[in-house]
Amino acid sequence: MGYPLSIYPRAPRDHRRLVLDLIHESRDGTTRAEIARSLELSRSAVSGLVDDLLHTGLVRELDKRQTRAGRRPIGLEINASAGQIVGVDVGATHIRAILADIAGRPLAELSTSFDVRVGPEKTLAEVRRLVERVMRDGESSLGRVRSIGVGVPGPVISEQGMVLAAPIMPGWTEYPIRHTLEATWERPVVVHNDANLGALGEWTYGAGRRCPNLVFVKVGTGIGMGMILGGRLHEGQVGAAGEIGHLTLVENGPLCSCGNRGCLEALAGGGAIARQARELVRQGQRTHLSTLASIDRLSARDVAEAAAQGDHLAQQLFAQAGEYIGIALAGVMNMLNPGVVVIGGGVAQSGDLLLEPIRAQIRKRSLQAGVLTSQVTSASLGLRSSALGAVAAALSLCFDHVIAHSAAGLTASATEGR
Amino acid sequence: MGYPLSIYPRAPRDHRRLVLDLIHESRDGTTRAEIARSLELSRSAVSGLVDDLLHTGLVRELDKRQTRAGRRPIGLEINASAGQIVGVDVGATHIRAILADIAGRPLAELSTSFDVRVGPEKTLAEVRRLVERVMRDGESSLGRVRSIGVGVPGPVISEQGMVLAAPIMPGWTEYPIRHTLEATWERPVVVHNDANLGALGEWTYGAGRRCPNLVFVKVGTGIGMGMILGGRLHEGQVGAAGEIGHLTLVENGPLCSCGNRGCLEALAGGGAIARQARELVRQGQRTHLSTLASIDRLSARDVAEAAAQGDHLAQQLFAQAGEYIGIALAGVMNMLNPGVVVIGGGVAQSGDLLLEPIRAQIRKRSLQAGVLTSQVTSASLGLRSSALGAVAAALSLCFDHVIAHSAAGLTASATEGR
DNA sequence: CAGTAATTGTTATGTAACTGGACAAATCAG
DNA sequence: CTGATTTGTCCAGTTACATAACAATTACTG
Repeated sequence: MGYPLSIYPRAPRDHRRLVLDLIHESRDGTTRAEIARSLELSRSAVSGLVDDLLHTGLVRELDKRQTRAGRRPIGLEINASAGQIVGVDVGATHIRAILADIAGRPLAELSTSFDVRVGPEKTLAEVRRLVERVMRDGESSLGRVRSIGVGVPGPVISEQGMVLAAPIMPGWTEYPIRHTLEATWERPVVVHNDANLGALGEWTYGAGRRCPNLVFVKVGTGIGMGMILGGRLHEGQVGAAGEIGHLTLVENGPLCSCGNRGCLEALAGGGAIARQARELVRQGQRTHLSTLASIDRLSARDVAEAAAQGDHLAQQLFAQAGEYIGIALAGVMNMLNPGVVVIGGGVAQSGDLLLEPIRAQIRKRSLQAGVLTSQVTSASLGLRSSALGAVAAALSLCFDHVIAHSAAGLTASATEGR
Repeated sequence: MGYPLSIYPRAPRDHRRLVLDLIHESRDGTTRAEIARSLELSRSAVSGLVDDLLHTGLVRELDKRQTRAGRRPIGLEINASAGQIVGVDVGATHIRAILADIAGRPLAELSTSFDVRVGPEKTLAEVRRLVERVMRDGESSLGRVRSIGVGVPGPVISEQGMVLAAPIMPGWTEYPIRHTLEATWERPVVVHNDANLGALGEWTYGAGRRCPNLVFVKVGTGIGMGMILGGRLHEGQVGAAGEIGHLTLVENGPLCSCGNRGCLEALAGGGAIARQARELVRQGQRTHLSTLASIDRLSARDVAEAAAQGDHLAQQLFAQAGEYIGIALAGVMNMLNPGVVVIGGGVAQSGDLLLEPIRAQIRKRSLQAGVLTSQVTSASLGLRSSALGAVAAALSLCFDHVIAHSAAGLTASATEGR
């Protein structure tokens, strides 16, 4: 339990873990002296900590490194060959898996269409298949993978690794996701909400990196939100935070999958855009979309492509969706005053088409003070925000394990074998 | 900067401060063994820490304490005579000051009507006068007061102790509030947003005590919100979080002081209720309010009194305000999934009249998962939430100082004198 | 009522994790 | 080549803990 006014002048911490984080953060390596400065520790202390990390095999020394003056420092970096990580993003209509080395660099990536409503058993079987395949593609194997992160499109109690009660995930309630996967893979597994992982992914590798107050909005089939507040992921009391998709924006608006009417998701989600497009085509509106083979299977992606090719009606659909999202986000800005708002997910791939109306509504409806210090950008990781967030979460879990076990005298012998 | 996935199995901490907090938390005293259990430290370690605290004079031993079996433990409590604290709540239309002993128990209280729009100099002069008076009322003096907390009705960068840019506080922008007050009182001062302090007050002493995800809504002349998320006060990137009063709820609704139309504050704030009542009276609606002397000065308090006496029109005004607040809070529930929502401020003193419509709208518009695990209550500290939050903040500051200086070998000699 | 188990607080003793100072190694600027 | 600068290491001392043993005190049990 934290204390609401954290004025601890210099909080004491688990230094080994922090040193590992710093080495991981610095893409092109760091040095003992640099670490000592940023953690405000003595160089001698850092030397000892780094020695321990070198013994785990997770960290290695670089040959050389240029500098200004003085003795040539010894570079430090994560030993990429010390193991691998898998991140999985289970969306409502797709699954994506990324294999990365333990330094966080992607090695292979796969995605497939899928419907999460078939229930947990079939979905997790598909997840296992995809993870097998992505490991093969990356010329790896389970033996070299140290931990696995999984994102699912519903409220997750990450501590327990299960879904509480998701509207779009019937049958998942209290299914022990993490437990099941840990049993099959015999590796530490971390399960999170997909939007939360998107926030973590963009915070770690993407737009607004390391910004202590970051909001990530995943605009896909549905609309979800993940938040990093005060430098920490905010999951809410029971993991149900970020359910922005079911804000009521229009009284007696279109019916939503949650049973209510006029929800943001029913107005601006990918499903809503596709539905609106189908209706307009059926009404005989002039649009390129009419030329598509099967109007019944028209998807948000089709609308996006038409919009990119200049179709006016398709563009209007996106603009309207952006307006609704902007109205909701104006509220978010006023309430949370984030430093960065990142728009991701499938629908957001259309870029400014969606972003500009969002920005306009925020400017119009939010208080100046908050807006001036915030920026609204699209996800710099594209569709991979959540999957890379899963990598980041799994990486963090792996680091935790290494630190915990290195204290017991064990070195990283588990995954040495090639 | 925190790390978003805090899976540190047991975070290392400043133990002396935590022991002090635990002693402060336990109203009827605690013991060394209890502290050892809750901090997961050895009894011998706690003994040492407690010894240091006893030397500061801030903690004292109690004579006796009954127990189940075993040796009779020695009680520990905050030494209430070691000093005093003042908390000040500057609202838009009032100032309230509370003198408390260092254990957090109120000793004296005062409030006065005031208009914050007269600017910082005059307001701070009034604050100084009120603090003088409340100290006299409590038979105290500045010499015995260790620190002072002040809440102001605008976005505050608490680290700098100044207001960024408040709509209702012209002339306050970047005025060095904390600096000025520290210079006059020669005591540590902490400045926060008033709604944030309300959240802190209810978290510390009131409803939903110690709930790690608490939302406090201050419904007074305006409407503000304070949040404790993940056990810590969320202030946002530049202290502008919680500005819930200017969410747009009704397109082209009534004009708000912020320049937009249809803001929550313009629909459900105390000012809005009074305005609506005046309009209805002028229209000749049947209501007890018409009997009041001056209709031009009719206030929300008058409407509340009429409602309490059964006036139907007045009750309807409150019900409608509650509905609007409930709509906004339904969004808050979905987004933040708090454990407790506390409704405070002047207008909220009407209790269920306002609360029931709020609860109804939340039930109607929020997702089940979040609502079932949350409770919506009125502020158990009444109008004193913010002022007592200021006491809590000042207390925390005082504790920090004592801990920091006790390390340097100084004992608490500064305020020993009676 | 004696005996036993339970509980608290204190006392040594040992260990991990740091600081601070001294120092050698390595580099650059003149 | 010399001096200033920077890095990493080594060593002595300090702090903050744990662990274990112990004395003091209490409730319960037969």
